[in-house]
Amino acid sequence: MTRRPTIIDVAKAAGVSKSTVSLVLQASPLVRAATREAVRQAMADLGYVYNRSAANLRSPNVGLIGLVINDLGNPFFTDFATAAQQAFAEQGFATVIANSDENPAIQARVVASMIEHGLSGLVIAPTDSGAEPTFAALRRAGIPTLQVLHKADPDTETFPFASFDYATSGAEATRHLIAQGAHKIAFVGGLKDHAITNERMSGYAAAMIAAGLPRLALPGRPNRAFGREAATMLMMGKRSFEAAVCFNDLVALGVMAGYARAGRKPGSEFRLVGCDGIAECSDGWPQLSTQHCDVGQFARDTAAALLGWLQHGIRPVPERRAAVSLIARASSRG
Amino acid sequence: MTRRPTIIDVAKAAGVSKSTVSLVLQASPLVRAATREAVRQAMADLGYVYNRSAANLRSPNVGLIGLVINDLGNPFFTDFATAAQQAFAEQGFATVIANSDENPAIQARVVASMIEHGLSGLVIAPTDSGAEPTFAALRRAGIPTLQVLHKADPDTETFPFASFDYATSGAEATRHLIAQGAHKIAFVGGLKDHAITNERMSGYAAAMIAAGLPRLALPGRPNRAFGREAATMLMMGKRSFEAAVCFNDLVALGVMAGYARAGRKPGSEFRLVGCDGIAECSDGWPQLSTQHCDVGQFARDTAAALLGWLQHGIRPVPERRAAVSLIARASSRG
DNA sequence: CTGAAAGCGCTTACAG
DNA sequence: CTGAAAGCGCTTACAG
Repeated sequence: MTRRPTIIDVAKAAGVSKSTVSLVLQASPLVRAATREAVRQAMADLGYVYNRSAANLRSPNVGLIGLVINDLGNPFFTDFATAAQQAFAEQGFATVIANSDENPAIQARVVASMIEHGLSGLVIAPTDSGAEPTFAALRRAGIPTLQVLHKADPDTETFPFASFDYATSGAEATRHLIAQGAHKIAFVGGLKDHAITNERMSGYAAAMIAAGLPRLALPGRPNRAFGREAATMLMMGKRSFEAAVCFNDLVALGVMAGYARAGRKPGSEFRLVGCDGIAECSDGWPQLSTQHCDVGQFARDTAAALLGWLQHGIRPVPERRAAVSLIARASSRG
Repeated sequence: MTRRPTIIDVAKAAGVSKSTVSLVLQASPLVRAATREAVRQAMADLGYVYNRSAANLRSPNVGLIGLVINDLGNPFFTDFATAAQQAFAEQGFATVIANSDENPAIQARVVASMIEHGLSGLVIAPTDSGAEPTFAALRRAGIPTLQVLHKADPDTETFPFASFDYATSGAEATRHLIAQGAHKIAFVGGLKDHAITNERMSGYAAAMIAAGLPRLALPGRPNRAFGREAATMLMMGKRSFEAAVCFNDLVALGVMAGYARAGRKPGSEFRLVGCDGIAECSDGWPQLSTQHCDVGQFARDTAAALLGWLQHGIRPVPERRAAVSLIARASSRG
């Protein structure tokens, strides 16, 4: 395999100096149109490929954004990643996505690798625990970083935080179920003692206390499989439940499947509300009520905040909470 | 923000030359243990961050793998990405993931960006059409690239191809439905004239012809929403269908939801087989029969093939087909 | 508008 | 085992 052509080769072919080629590469207005055309032609002829490593060495303005997600198996996060990537692309920034899979060691490794490659900025949905080394590295490297959904580092001046107002929506969902006549209402799913679980559960707890109703939490992994298991427990015994507020839509869909399996259709006899607002809420049957988060808008706002920081030095507000809206569908109205 | 320390700073602090620091960075056995320790300590004290751009400039051995996926919304692809990333990480390679979302322009842009950053190798699940510029750029850059699932470039000597044997499994699924007594069997989902659609449909067609049964295809987007729509059509009219082979599991799950909505439970009266083998096949109810692809193993095999190429110069076989196994569950057995 | 020169932070032979 | 020197492919002032 032959050596890749450099700007010197291009300069020679186009009969200009390499500075001029560099200027063309940066779309500088200083270069005459005819010259630019000649350089472009030479690049095409030679099959020139820009070497960003070399460029970064001189001016570390990479135009590269990192996106670290903790659960790529959840449609909520893939929707977030897709929308954010698109928003960055519109401003000429490339996005690299990595999945930590809730594993702090993987998270530390991918972030370290991203730092070495020289990121312009980073958006991270951190693992619930063990994120300290990752944020220490980010702090050392001075990479503008936004934390979303889970506040792993309390220093939101350095690492601005954005999430949804899950507390309010959880209370609203719970009151909705109570209004439908349910009294025995469980909170299902979410890993025990995880910050996001506590946050999403807090609204449920407040609403139940306000109504003088007993609370019960069934913590578990935030996926369908756990939801199915949980359904068995919800149906068990004499004190069978009438409704559930679920940690997320995946859990709710799993609970729904568990009930279906037992020949019971969620709706009038068992009412269910999820959280996130993934597409499958309305793609399944019965359709799932949910605490709907506009993830597309959230991703665009997050991207805009990071870009404003990078491009204009406008530091994002330390803490932002997007509104969540309750969408009541067949699963909670019978 | 102060200047990031370089190996020269580290060398000064540790009282050695910068060559020695470089050797330590590369874990070279040439450096005495005590010296290495001193250098490590100096790096920790200074908060040194390795600058990979500078390193790449001298030796373009980046240890970075690109992964370009055409539909991050499909669990099949997120499973693939997660498993591949893990396999690469075990060999010390970092993975960056990008989502082309079936958009050739986005695909070209993310691949161009990856090439500029200097990839060691690339795995791409190409868009169905418009991938020519992307492969032309890859060819020019000389990046070892594996195509998976869709053969966008016929030159498999340059771009080895790996996929599943969908033709065989489609025929098997169809014969299974016929054996259950179904005669009016449709093929549902998959974008019309797309290569993957034709491939997955070919087994269905062959089996139906062999059995002397009439064929009917209902092409459409490979997601749940289309499956739901399709269900309406399948139930319509007098010639209502008895079974369907679906393009993938998402479509099948959508069809299932569509039937459920009409108060009809798939199983004995309507039999359904999906394709891919995503987790939701067994997380829902009734459980979905599927043409199961071992995506984890496929991802590991693909990673191993690329790593063998990069590390030992062993060029992968031009074309590889992984076996697909039929898993018959409640959705097709009643 | 264009060119000559210095330098970004590393790695790589080459001496010692 | 360790050090001095050259050079990777760009960008950035600085002249002209």
